[in-house]
Amino acid sequence: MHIGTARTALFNWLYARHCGGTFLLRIEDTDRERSTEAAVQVIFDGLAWLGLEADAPPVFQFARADRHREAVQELLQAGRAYRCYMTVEELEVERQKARAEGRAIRSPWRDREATGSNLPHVIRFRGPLEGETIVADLIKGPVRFQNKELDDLVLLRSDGAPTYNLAVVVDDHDMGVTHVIRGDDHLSNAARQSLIYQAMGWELPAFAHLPLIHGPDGAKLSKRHGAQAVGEFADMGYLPEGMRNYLARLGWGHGDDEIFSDEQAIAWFDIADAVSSPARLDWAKLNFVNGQYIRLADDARLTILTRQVHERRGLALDDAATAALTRAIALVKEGAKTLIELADLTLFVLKARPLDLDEKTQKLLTEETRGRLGRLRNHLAAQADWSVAGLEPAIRAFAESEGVGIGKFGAALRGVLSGGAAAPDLASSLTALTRDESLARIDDALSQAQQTV
RNA sequence: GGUCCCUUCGUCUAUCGGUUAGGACACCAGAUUUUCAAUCUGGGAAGAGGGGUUCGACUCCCCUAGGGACUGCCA
Repeated sequence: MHIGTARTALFNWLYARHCGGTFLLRIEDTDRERSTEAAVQVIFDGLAWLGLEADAPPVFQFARADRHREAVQELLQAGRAYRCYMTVEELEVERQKARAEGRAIRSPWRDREATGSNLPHVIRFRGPLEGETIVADLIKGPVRFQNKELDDLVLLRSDGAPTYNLAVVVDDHDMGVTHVIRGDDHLSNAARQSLIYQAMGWELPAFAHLPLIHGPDGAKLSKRHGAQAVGEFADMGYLPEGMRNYLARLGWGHGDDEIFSDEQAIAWFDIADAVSSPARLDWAKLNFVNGQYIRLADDARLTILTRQVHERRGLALDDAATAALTRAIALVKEGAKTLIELADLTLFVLKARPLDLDEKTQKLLTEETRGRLGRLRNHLAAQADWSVAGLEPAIRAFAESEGVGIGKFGAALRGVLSGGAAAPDLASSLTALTRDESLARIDDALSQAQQTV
């Protein structure tokens, strides 16, 4: 599920909620080869992850093929459709000619009486050759198309299967769709589809065509830009609510508001305010927005999500480790942009004792520093207030009593506590680890360093 | 090639004929800090170009340039 598709779904969802309407999901699976069960599942998963559940069970387009064929019969009888016996080879020749002459392709069968032949044929829509069709787009305003530029689209394939362009019109009508909010790439289809609505004598829905999302370089978003599928963003540690907020701001704005709740977005959103130019995906801003939501998220939920990241990396956590993880999350989540960063920043509490000392820390553990760490250890053992607020002044006072800056031995202590992994400030690291664990890690390191010497 | 869409700081956007063109991310500087991040303060940064319309255009119209979509018996 492309992130652009997700944004389109979000705008549909917001607008439906805003209007008190219904957000419908239809799986357009008329192309049987592409619509595998797995592909459809990806859509369901993507929407579920984003929290954009439809208000009614999904409609599968292919299952409605009989109804689509019924509509085609109506068009045939009304003279608004015809059988076209062009072979693919003939079509290709016509396509080349039409392109060279700068016109739409035309079938010679358009003006012939149906032969009743059993030869393979498709059924095409008989569109008007004169006049114009105006798509009253809610975002772009009126867009005019000359009818002669619009080719007669295929309604039924030679195997009798309905095409997308026919099926959407019939389904949208039958489902009572009032607003069609979709990607820019469908704008010209809107004109052709409008003609089918008219031929069927049906009322047109309102159309809104959203520009596509581009990569940071302005080109169409693709794999090489880092990610393009919703699942990839989930794997990269983004929160669904962060994604919703960021995506909402991509192609839509409400004054100076940047971080807002779903309720606010729903109250403010109007599809007419959607921006008509394409937007580029900006990783830095996505990270910032997601970071805001990590900060807002509650620790219990972050623990579950972060544990999943650790487990995906092959690190199983028991109850004690999970408790340590929660403590660490509370202390580091302010600085984390993604769940991946949160996992990295909390890894140090999950390390098994005794920790391997990294080279940098080993070098820092000079005889002088070892002595100092030993004395600090005793201070810590006697420290009454084992909180960040209590430990900070305690460490400071210790450094002062030793006549050194914290930096002098702080780096060594950090290394000893974290085993060289990323870790927050000293006081936070200490509280995340608990007193026993902290003291044990210092003891381990001191004896290890002794042996190395 | 044809048809259509788009064009405000590097990026996302506000403005809907009269503003010192606002905000956010990013960036730079300073403060803070045991490192990084975070946080706080300050700063630089924009109406693609050219014509009109108007007392007055970022806002309306035209042209040019650039970007994009469509041009399928795909959706």
